[in-house]
Amino acid sequence: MADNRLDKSIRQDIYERIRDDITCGRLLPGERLTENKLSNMYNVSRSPIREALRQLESEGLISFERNKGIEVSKLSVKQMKEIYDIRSLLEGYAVRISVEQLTKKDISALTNIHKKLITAARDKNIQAWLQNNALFHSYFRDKAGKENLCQLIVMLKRRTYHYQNMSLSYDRYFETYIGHHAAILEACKKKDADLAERQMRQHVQTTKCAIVESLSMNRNLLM
Amino acid sequence: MADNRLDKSIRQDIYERIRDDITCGRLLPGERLTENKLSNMYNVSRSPIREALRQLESEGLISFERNKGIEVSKLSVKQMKEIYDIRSLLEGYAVRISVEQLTKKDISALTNIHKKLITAARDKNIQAWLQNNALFHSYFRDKAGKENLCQLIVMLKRRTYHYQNMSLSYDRYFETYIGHHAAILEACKKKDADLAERQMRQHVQTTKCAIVESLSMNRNLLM
DNA sequence: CATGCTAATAGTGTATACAATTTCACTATG
DNA sequence: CATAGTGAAATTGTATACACTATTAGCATG
Repeated sequence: MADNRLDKSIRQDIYERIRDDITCGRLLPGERLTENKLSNMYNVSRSPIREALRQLESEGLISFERNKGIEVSKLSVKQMKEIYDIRSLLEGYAVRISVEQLTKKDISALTNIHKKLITAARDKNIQAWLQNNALFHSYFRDKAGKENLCQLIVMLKRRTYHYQNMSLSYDRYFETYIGHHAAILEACKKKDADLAERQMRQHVQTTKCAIVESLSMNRNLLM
Repeated sequence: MADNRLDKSIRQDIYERIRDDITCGRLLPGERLTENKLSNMYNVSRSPIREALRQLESEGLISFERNKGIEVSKLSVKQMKEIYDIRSLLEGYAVRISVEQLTKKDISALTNIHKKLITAARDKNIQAWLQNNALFHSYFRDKAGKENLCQLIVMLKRRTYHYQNMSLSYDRYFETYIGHHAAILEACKKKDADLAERQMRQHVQTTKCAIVESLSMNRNLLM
């Protein structure tokens, strides 16, 4: 018998598609969404669309205004900073917890990802960077074994994901980030949870600054 | 012209009612909800009900299982601890930020709330305690002026609110909590953000332990 | 009695119809 | 020409009908 989870509900499918369209930048901040348009676009009725939209609203990816409509959420610089500050706290905490869980195998897997990031930075291969950077960060999250913490971090990341991608083209901090990652890895090897937490916090803070800086060139995307 | 926000949508109304029914314990963890029952209960069709339920699901207050149904979320002890740990971080951070914003007026308002808490504890007036305790904590949140931080904390609080209330009847830590609050206030007066953050973290951690302890007497509510 | 089949029931998932509201273009009026 | 008003179109909000799935009770069969 086929796995039931494979034929997911239309609602769930639509939810994921719109969510990914937003995080990947196929739907841009401020863009107006109408239920009919989405309904035609995905060839389903408005019922599952509306339910998916409610979910996306709760997660902050879209904004409703009663009887008016829906738009992809825009973030102000203030909100952006706020979200990164919270991520800094939470990701730092996740690393702190994960440190004791990390085996030598984990460290070597992380080191491997780290090397791929160095290559990606050298080649200015943004796709490879994004992919491995996501892997690097999620490794700690997952190892922490805290489901709710994970969900929160992922949710917050989604809200800034597009902005982060946008800014990366202008970003000259690859080397800095690699330095941070190296420092985090080093702290993990030494099983120094305090240090690892501090380094991760610092890392996310730096990311925040870089993004705010580079987005000032693209003000139209910001609120 | 009447304020438009007054005649909110049915969906929003239902959302708030179910949410409050859960946080206030009129709907208990593990309780099964059917759309028809809710539909009859509130005399509206299933459409707004389902949308409200999606919202509640995103916030973790209820759990869906495809083609099966809905139930009010249960928390395991592990999850409970996890949520309190996150709250400890976030509320500590909120206090840290708010410290510089607090005027003398704010301090005196907080002191006033603090006094009411002392009275409530002396009289074993749980209602008064809950109310003023909520005021005390929200004061810092609000003063921090971070919208997203606020929302997160409130969301996390809702998920544990009922358990916290349950446990309070068995709780003998009023005096301890009052001591914590006093310490937090003291740190705020001294404008010592670091200290205030540490105290608040400690306070939430203590709450966590008290709740886990007292709920072990009511295992049936836990997962 | 145990087991497996079947039909009925209840509940969720989706589509559609209708109601209410907003928006916007067009017209009438000063 | 500016502006208020009016009505049609577009869009969201809600109700209802239908489809699909899961559960359960009852019956037949071994």
